[in-house]
Amino acid sequence: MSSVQLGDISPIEKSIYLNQDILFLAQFFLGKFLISQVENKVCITKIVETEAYKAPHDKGSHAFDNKRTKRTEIMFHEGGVSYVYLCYGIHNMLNIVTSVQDEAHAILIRAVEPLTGIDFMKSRRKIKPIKQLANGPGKLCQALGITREHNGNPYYSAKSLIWIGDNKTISDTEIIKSPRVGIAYAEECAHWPWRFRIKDNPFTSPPAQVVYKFK
DNA sequence: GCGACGATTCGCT
DNA sequence: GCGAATCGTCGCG
Repeated sequence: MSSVQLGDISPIEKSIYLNQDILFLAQFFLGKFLISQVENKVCITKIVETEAYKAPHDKGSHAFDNKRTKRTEIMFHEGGVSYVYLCYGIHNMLNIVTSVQDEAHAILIRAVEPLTGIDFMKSRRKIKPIKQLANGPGKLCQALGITREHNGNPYYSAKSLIWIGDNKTISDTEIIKSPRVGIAYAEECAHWPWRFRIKDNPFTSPPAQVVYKFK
């Protein structure tokens, strides 16, 4: 059985989230624990894939050009809270807001590896194969019961419904860097290698490669 | 008020 | 590989 236990995990402290280097943080969070306690169902997972979204200059970011709207407002919050939004009217997407107040940096969690609470995740997803439970941004939210109601959730407290626990850092040589997924509209920004995956981890999301045509 | 669209997923051809 | 699902958000006026 799984050797991971909730009592052995400590939250990553708030100060880490204030780091203004989002490319560092997006890689730092690889391998860390993402814990959901939604509906009193404890699920422990490991983050295996992330993407960085860095306003104001990133055309792929919802907060491009520091656009402040009701939806993006949480991205301007001080780092350490969640940004959850609905995509295509169906799927919730989970982000980690980072950096200092008024600097809208967000890290999209694209895939996690299920460790405990797997039966809860199977039940929410209505599928059996463990590899497909959370290998995509919409899938992991469904598996962990995460919705827009959890927007603004603090990650640095073990009392939160969703929080992030410390674990050993993945070395640079074990990280695959490639262009981000689903943002062809972002023009030159679409090519930036801001998608990060743990090498050889079977729980990362498709597509294996993203190819954007030049305009 | 209205229309267009999306940081995706799934099922079917 | 392709298209539908499905609805909150945003820009326009």
